[in-house]
Amino acid sequence: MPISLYNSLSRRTEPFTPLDPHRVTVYLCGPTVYNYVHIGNARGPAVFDVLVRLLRRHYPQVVYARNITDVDDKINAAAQAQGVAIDTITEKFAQAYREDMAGLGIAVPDIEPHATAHIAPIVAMIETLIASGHAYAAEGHVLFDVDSYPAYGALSGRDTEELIAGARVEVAPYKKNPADFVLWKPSSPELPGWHSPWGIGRPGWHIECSAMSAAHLGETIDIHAGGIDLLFPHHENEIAQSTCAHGGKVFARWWMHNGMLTFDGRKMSKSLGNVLLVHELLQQHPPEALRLRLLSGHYRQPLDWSDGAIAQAVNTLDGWYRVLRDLAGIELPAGTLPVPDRVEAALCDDLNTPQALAELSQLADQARLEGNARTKAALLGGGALLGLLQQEPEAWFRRGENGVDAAHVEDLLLQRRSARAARDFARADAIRDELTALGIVIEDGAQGTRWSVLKR
RNA sequence: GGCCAGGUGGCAGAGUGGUCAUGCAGCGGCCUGCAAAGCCGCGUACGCCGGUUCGAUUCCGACCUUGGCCUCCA
Repeated sequence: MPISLYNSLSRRTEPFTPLDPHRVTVYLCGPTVYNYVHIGNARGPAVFDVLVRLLRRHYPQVVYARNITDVDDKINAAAQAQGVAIDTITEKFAQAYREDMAGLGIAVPDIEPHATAHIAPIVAMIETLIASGHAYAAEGHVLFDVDSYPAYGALSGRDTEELIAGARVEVAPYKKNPADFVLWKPSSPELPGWHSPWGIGRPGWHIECSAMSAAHLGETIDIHAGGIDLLFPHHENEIAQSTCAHGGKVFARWWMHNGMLTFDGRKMSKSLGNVLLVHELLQQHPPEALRLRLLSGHYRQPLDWSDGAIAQAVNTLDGWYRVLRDLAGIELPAGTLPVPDRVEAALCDDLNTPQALAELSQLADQARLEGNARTKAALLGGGALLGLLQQEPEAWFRRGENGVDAAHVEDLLLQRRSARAARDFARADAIRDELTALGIVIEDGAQGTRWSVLKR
C-alpha cells in the first residue's frame, strides 16, 4: 500500500518514495534539555513515532534519529540559576525526557545524537561554509551569509527583504545582512566552550541539527520532521547550511510539520506559562489516554488540550479494553499480528490517525459482535500500529489500584454472591455501595462479577 | 504590517460536489432483582454573504473570526 505524505516544501501531499528503499532516513528535532517537557513538546514525537512504525512495515530498514540539544544558552542559564554544573542539568533532563517519552509509549529512536558529541563535525561544516563563501567570521562569531544562498526562504515562503522589514530583533552590527544567522559564537570562560579556528566558543542552534543529521543519516535524508513553529527560522536555516555545505545537494526530501497543541485556545508554551508537564500528566492520568489524545487529531491540525478531552480518551479506551477483556480467553496464533487494511490505509493517507482510530472503533465493534480470534487479532494489530491497546485488559481496568486490597474486594464479592443467591438484594446492594465507596465498579456478567478500579 | 493555517452537530474530530464519518456524552426501548455492560433506535452539523453548478459543508470571491510564524519554542 503506497504511502502519501504532505511535504511542507511543495505544500502538497505526494506519494512517498525513499531515495534508497533499503535505508529510509528520518530526523526529528528533539528537545533542548534544560527542563521537563510539556505535553505540546510530545506531540511531534508521538505522531512521528506512528510514522516510523508505519515506515518500518514498508521498508526493511528505517533509521530514525531524534537529537538531544545539550548546549544552549537556556541550559547555561538554568545551570547558573541552580548553581550546578551544565552536565547535571542536561543529564537529568535528557533522562527525564526518555522516561516521559517511554511513558507515552513512544519507541526509542535508533539514534539519539547529542550536540556536544558532534563539535568536530560542526566545526568542520562551518569551515566548509566559510571556504565556499557561504559564511564569514566577525568579532568571534561566524555567521551564515544569507545573500550567498538565493533559495533562502523557499521553505517558509518569505524573502529576505520582508524579513528585515518585519524583524523585531536588534540587528547585531557585525552582520552583513540582518537575516544572517549565527553558526558559532564566542564563549566567555564561565560558559561551555570548545577550541575552534575562531577562538573558544560554542555552536549556534541551527548548525547542530545539520551536522548531526549528516553525521548519522547522510547528506540527503528522506524525511525531516518537527513542529510547525520550527519551520522558520530553524528549518529554513538548516536547509541553507546543509545545502551549501554539501555542494547543493538536497538536504531533506520531505519536510513534515506537526501543528501546535493549544491549551485554553493558545499555543502551549513555556513563555506563555500555560504548560502541563508530561512528567506530571503521567502521574495524573492513564498514560495511554494521553497518547490516544495526542493521536486523535490530524497531525497538521491544531489540537486543543483539556481535561474533558482526556476523559473522552479514557472512556474510549474503557470500551476497547472491555471488548478485549471479554475475549481474554481466545488464543491467538503466535507471531506478529495482522494489521487491518483499513487502518493501514488511513495511516498511508498522510498519517490520518483520526481516521485510523475510527477504523479501530469499527474493529472493536466487530470483535465484540463476532468474538473470534480473527477479529480480536485485527483489533490488537490495528492498535499495535498506533501504539495502543498493548497492555493486558485487567491491567487497564485495575490501574492505579493503590490502596485497594484485592483480597478484600474478592471477599466482599463472595458475600454479595451469597446474598444474591439468597435473593437478599438489600444486602447485595449494600455490599455494592461499600465497594463503590472503595472506588470499585462492578459488573454482573454471565461468567460472574467483574470489578474495576474507578478511573483515576 | 508580511507570510501561513483553521472556523463541522452538546464535546472531540475526519471527510466529501449529489447515499453513512467515527467516537464520547445525552435521550427512548430491550435485557437485568436493581445497576453496569451489551443490544436496538434517536438527534435535518458543516462561520457569514454572494458566485459557479441541475445540485456546495465540499469549488471561486468578499467579509467576520480564531490561531501560528516573522524572537527562544515541538
